[in-house]
Amino acid sequence: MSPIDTKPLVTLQEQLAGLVSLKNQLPAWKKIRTVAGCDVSCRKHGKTGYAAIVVLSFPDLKYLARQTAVGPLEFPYIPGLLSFRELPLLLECWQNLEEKPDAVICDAQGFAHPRGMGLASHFGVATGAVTVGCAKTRLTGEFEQPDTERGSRSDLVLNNKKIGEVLRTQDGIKPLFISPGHRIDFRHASELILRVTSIFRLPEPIRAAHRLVNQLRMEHNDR
DNA sequence: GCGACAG
DNA sequence: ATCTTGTCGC
Repeated sequence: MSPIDTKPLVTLQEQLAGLVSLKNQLPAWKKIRTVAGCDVSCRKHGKTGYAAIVVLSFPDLKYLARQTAVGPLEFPYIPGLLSFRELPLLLECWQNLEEKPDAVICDAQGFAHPRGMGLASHFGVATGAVTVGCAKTRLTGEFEQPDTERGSRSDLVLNNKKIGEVLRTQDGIKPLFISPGHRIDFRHASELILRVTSIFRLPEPIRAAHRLVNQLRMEHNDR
């Protein structure tokens, strides 16, 4: 087992972080037509990854298009280096999408990362898309529990700097960790998540992508 | 050295 | 993330 030299990857992340834009470039709400969700799944000890990007209409959230990719996950899961594991398959999905969505929501952190380079940000810089990081649990940063009502939020802070928001998407349920991926600001990132979340904890685009990758994995026959 | 640690 | 059974609460 040759251990992985993470040093150059960390350096690369630090350089890529300089390319991230936190200025909002999301179209006006009335002009947004599509929002996509992406996800990757794999078997417990398998190297095969199943990725998908699902595009939904906005604001009605109806299925419009999808693209999938299946292939080996060459890189292991290392906290802080998730994009090196999942990005390749997601980029394959992205390039095969005929019509690029107005925004992409990733099932991971964006700016809320030790070096401001979570998967959502890396995906954004690599594609030029407007992206948002939407994680179910915290990677880094400190926060106070937001109020119990849907829409309540609190700041996620790292080294006295805001890196994201802890957002309650339904009354009384565990909040999500939202952060800009690329070309969007904190306020619009959380607002977009709320607008594409119906009656469940997770945004519909993420749910759609999650269902698809799991279906893909179950239909696949190897391990 | 110890604890934390997206998916 | 995945695996995995029952179980607690509304």
